[in-house]
Parts: sequence; C-alpha cells; structure tokens
Amino acid sequence: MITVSTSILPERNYHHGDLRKALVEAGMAVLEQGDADAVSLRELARKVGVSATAVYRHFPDKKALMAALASEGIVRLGTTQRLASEQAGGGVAGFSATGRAYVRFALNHPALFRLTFTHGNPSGNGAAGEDEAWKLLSSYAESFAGADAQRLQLQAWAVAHGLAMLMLDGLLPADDALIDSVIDQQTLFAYPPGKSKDASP
Amino acid sequence: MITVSTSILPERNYHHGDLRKALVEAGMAVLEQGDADAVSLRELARKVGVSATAVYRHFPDKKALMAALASEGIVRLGTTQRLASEQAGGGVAGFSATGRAYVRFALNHPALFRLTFTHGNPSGNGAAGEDEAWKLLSSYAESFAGADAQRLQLQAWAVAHGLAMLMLDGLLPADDALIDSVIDQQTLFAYPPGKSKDASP
DNA sequence: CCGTAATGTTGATGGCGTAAACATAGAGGC
DNA sequence: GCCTCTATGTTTACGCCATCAACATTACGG
Repeated sequence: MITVSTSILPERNYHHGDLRKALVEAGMAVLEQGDADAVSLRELARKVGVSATAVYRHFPDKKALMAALASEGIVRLGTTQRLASEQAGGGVAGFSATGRAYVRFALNHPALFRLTFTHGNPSGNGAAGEDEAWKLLSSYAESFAGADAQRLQLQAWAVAHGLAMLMLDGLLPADDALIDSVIDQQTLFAYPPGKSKDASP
Repeated sequence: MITVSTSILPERNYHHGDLRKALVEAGMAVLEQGDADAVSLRELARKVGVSATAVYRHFPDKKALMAALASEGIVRLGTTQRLASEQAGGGVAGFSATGRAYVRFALNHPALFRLTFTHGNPSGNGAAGEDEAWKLLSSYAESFAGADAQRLQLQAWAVAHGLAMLMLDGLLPADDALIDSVIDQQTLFAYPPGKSKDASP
C-alpha cells in the first residue's frame, strides 16, 4: 500500500499531515467569532493538538501567521465581489453591486476584514489572484469613466471602505438600507463636470 | 500657606499630583510614535514613575485607559476640523476643508486616529464637546443639501474615513494631491438628481 | 487630632511570544 | 534493507503583560 499525499481523508502519515494548513484554518475559525487579538499562537496550537512552539516550523513569527490569514481574507473578498458583479450583470449596476458586496463582506467577517486591511499588501507580494478585488474595481472604473477613471475609482473604494469601517466600529448602524443608500449609483457614480461618457445600464 | 490645586507647576502635594492625567499624557506620547498595542499599562506606569498596579486606582482595566485616550482623540479631531472649516470660510469650501482636515489628522496621528474609531463612542457617553466632529459634519451637510442631507453627510464621512484608513494601511500613498483629488467638491459634493438646492459659496 | 477613604506598593498568578536544546520520524542514498 | 540527514515536533525556560489580593501611606473631614 502506497501512501497517497493527495488523499481526501485527513491522514496523519507525516508528523501532523499539514500543520500549516490546519493552523490557518484554526485561525480563520477564531477570526469568525472574535476579534483579531483573540488569535494567539498557543491557542491555535492547542486547537490543532500540537505543542505551542510547533508553529515556528511553519511561520517565522506571529506576524507571518497573521499575514497568511490576511492573505486568505483578500482572496475571499475578491471572490465575493466577483460573484456579486457577475450576478448584477456588469455595467453600472455591477459596479455598485461590487461596492455593496464589499461592505457586506466586512459586516459578515469583521475580524477577517479588519485584519486583511491592517496587514495590507502594498501590491506585489505574490500569491496570484490575491488582489482580484483591486483589479476588479480598477477595470470597472476605467470601463465607464474615461479620463476620470482614477478619481472615480478611488472615491468609490473610499466610500465602500469608509462605510464598512464606520459600521464595524459601531459608529453607523449596520443596516442594509443604509448601505444601499450610501452605495448608490444615482448619486455617487454620477458626476456633473464636462466629459460624461455614459455607462451601459 | 494654602495648597493651590490649579497651580502651573507639577506639584507633588498629593501622592502623585494627578496620576490619571499623567497616565493619559504618557499614553498620548506613546501613541504619537508607535501603534496602539505599544501602549502597555506597565510601560505607562514606568514612564510616570509609579508602580504597575497604581493604574488600577484610576482605571478599572486597560480598556478604560484606552477609551480615555480615544476620547482625547475625538476631541482633538473635532477641534482640528473646526479650525479648518473656519479658515476656509464655511460653505462648500468649508465642508470639503473639513474632509481634508479629517484625512490629514489621521495621517498625522495614525495610532490615535485608529484607536479613536476602534473604541468609538456610539453617541451619548457624556464628555461634552466630544462629538464636535460629528455635529460639525452634520450641520454642514444639512445646510446645503436639503432633503438629501443624510445621504450626502454619510457619503462624505465615508469617503473621508475610507481614504484615511486606506492611506494609514498603506494601500494608497499618503499623498496630499491625492487627498485633494478624492475630497473634491466639484465631483464629490455635486450631484445631479432633481432637487438640487444650491449652497452659498 | 484622629480615623477613614483615597491612593500607591509588593507579590503572585496565569497567559502570551519566542528562543534553545532535544527528540523523532520520513526520505533518499548506499 | 539499513543508515544517515533533515524536516518536523516537544520540553523547558525567559521576559513581558494584565490583573488580583493583601498591605502601606497619606491627605482630608469630622
């Protein structure tokens, strides 16, 4: 019988199987119900059934572990946004849907969202597809804003991000109607000065 | 000779003088150069020259100390915004100046800004003048947006807050020109649909 | 002038991140 | 088939932290 490395079952053929993955999963679980500093190396090790310092065979320090969690966070955010965009059928509707998805993701995964941006990746740390979220936003803005693409893109990102943070911090009620009101294509993405190049509705 | 409590000199007439104030000041100093979790009760106690547990005579726990720092933060932010508004002479210009001041404050005091909003006060915890920032924003929005006041106000707050956070997290360059571009009265505070009630310039 | 409450200190507990030394087990060469 | 080498995991220990309990002192009100 040959040991298969790509098995479905959680084999224990090596020392642990895949401790790194297990630690990240445990970390995500903690993030799903508690804030980021509820994540402790010792607790994750405990959850996974391993000694405290075993973590250091897979991560140089706690920061690295947190960065791995943050990385997973941005992947999930990007996926969520892409789905929302597709479901809305692109165009202006898709763009604003992307924004609403961004805020809702933050509300659904508060600790993960916060961590993701706190340990932000200033572009270029590898892990392909990691910045899908940003690329999506960027292409959307350019597609219907022409020369003002950059500004529109930044304003849209800032509104979504700001709304998300203010709601997470309890300064605004985490209200769906409020999200729809603020991330509103009628008032937010329409702008008066000159060169208005209309987008397909 | 009577002991004067409102002296200029840092008297030591009581056990310490005013330990609470000293701790808050030490905390602010730490926040000015380092992130929020560089603030430790023991370190503040050391800086002030007092034993570690003396802190507990003035704050029930660390959270309370951090809340005091946050409270100081929102006062300073409010003051900064009011000054910016006055210097711009009110109106639309004053409103956008308020937004720019908000972002610049965040960049100048990153840890304090973050802490202020993380330990946010969902309105009504006393300390008069503490939410001057919010009141200022509110009155501005209403003064020239009529029925859409609420939405405009929230959008403006969200843009400023989002831009600030994205810059603090290193996802956008902390660039003055960029701030001016995003917090732009021409594109951000002008909106097309019907009921446009013009603002006094 | 004295007692009492406010303030500060000492000492201990349990949790944390992390370094050093040691243990084991799977893999690859012989 | 054995043996070594390296990846992986464990034990122990250090210093820092927040916080509690018990004790000491000091200012102030009666």
